[in-house]
Amino acid sequence: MLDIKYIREHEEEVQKNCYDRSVRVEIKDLLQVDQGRLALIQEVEGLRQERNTIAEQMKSASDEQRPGLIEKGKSLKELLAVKEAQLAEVEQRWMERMMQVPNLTHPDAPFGQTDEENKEIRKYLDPPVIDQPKSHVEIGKELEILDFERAAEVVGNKFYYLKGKLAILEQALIRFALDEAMEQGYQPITTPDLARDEVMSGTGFMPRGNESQIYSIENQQLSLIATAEIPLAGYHMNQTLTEDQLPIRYVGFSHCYRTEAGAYGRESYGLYRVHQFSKVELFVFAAPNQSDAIHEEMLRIEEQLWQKLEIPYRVVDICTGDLGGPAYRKYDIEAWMPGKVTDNDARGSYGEVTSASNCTDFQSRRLGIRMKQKDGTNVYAHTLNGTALATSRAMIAILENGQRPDGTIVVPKALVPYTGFATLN
RNA sequence: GGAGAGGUGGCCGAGUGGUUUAAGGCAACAGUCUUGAAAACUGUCGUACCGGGAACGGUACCGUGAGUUCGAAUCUCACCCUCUCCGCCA
Repeated sequence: MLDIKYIREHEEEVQKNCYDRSVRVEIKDLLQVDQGRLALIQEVEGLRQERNTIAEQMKSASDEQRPGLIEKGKSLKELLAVKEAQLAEVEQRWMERMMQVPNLTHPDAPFGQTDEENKEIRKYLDPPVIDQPKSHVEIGKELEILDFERAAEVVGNKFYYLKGKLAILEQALIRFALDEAMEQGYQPITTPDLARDEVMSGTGFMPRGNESQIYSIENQQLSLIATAEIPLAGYHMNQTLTEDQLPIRYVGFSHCYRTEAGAYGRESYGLYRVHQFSKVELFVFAAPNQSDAIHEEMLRIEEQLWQKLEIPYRVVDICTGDLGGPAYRKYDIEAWMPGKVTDNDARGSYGEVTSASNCTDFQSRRLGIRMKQKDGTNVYAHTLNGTALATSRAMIAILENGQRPDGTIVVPKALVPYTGFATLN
């Protein structure tokens, strides 16, 4: 959520930012609601002041004065109830609009409408030449290490069983990513896989409603998390951190659950888009002047991971129109996936495997994550999140890039100490 | 899941309807004293929002939400959480 004062004082800039980010919100309309809200606040507070004055007078009132004061108090109460109801209604409309306004945008973020206009920053390694590459689904079936059919029987579409060496490979990936992040000063933390709906929405996810990507629990205000970002952001909610505590770096592990409603076709093939996966996530609470540097640090850690996995990738600077609501700036890493089908039905293309976002104070304002500065004043802390490693997509890249003509798969050297084997066969 | 107890400021803790602008203490910060430190003394010491150029004034917040009342930290209800005991259980 943005600061309403900032919106009031920079109406044009905020409106333009919404256009740039392909978000249709009328700031003029928001500010109109805001004005009505301010007027009502003043009215309600004035009535409350009167009420308090009368209550104060009652303390020392004589028996003759009391009935008159009580009458006055009663009528005030009725009027106040009406005004408070109006205010509550306006507050709700106000909040709905506030929630639609996206974060401001980093001045260096590339301008564009769709993901086509994301800017490639750099590439690592050339894609390997593989004769008749198989997809991870085909590989998984042949080696009997990945089973979608039985999962469909047990839970449904877009779930999977990992078997044998692939089950071990997943555990190896998790520990590998944790170790790499810990090496960079990140504190390991395993989070709950569920969170309260208010934490979901505070972090910028919609837990309920038609277009929700979140599984919610019936009869409880709880949902399955879509990413560890949610419980990690919540870890310091409603707290005031001190400036010298920051930055606080976490590397979290959790399962992630997504309904993926309406997502079908090529971009959903196999493990690429599933209802449940495991993810090691970087999350940092930072002072405002630290967040840009931390953002770069996160990207560097992510790149190192993929370099050690020896997977070709490219780094993409996400354009304005493709940034989500909370992100001020976002870098994705797209790994080469030899079996991934392209637009013209050929095989081999890049697929998103990580995403690092600087959310500045957009999440912390809703979640009440403050920082006490040296001078004693409070500001909102900045939050950043980045994928260290999502196991499902990492396994796609490893299976497809590691395939050899004889049908076996080479495990990246960096993982062998964790797996205990060098090939999948 | 059942029974009981409880949730008050950074921390401890008083407070069962209006003398509470949330007592008192601890911690923290500033000052006095001191060669320095400690002690002692004095002072400061929550957050958010509204109005105002500012000084300042106002409103809300005692787990959360609703209610009773002229008036609620205090009474009622629901929920959340913590502790003790019981049950179940990896």
